[in-house]
Amino acid sequence: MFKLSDREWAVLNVLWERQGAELGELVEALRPATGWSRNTVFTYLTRMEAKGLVTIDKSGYPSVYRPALDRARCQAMERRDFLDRVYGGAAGELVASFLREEPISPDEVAQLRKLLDEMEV
Amino acid sequence: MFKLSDREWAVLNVLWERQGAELGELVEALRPATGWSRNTVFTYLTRMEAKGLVTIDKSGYPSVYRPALDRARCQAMERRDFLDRVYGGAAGELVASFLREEPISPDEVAQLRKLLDEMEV
DNA sequence: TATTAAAAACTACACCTGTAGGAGGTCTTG
DNA sequence: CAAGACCTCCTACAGGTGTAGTTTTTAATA
Repeated sequence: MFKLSDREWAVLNVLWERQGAELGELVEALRPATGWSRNTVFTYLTRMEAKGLVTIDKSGYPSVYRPALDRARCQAMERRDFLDRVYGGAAGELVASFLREEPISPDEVAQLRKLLDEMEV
Repeated sequence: MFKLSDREWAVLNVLWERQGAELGELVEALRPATGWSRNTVFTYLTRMEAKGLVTIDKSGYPSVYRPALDRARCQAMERRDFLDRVYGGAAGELVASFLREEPISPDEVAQLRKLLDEMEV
């Protein structure tokens, strides 16, 4: 349907984290990772509203910006896209390469094992 | 460094699969999934050459188009990007959601279990 | 050798995206 | 109420991307 750019993900990640925010807050939260100017952030927000990615509540001052989409649903879309595009749909291979190449704590390993146990049934 | 677009992935996937191809072959391979015109594919190829994503061997006729990058390396970059962008770097969570939501065969589950066993040591 | 089919090269163009600058409104506080 | 600090809106612009049409070669074949 729609594909989020990485900038859009960055904005949405902050909004999801705190269930909406005012502009200044958002700019501060994004500054360390991005260094974007206030205007840049604002432009993203208005463009994202036009696309239905965020809602802008103008009833107060300043306005409050909120994510318009469910995080889990966006992750699911991106997951599918990534799986097909990069691994040709081979989920097993994909998971294996994350396990091998990306850092996962022993706790998490244990949890994943449990997950696998449940799946086997 | 450079980010591949999904069209570029599509082209490269075919090239990796068959270690290089001629234009017609490539167009045929891409047609079912994309419906791109021959010219579109050709434009992608030349642009991708300019970016160092494919090599064009013009010594014969027709030319042979080959991937200029290692598939595993591209996957690794994309993996990192995806992990950070969509899961904020939480690899355990990411793997869990693939296990839960994407289809994985029992064989693969068994293999993944073995992988986890090895990691635990 | 004239024809034709495929390939290569060149050109085009609109839309999206990243990235702001500037002008004008609003709220707070001395 | 005047000043300063934000906030909102409008505008801009370059570069990238999707998508191909047109023209020119090249090779194969009748």
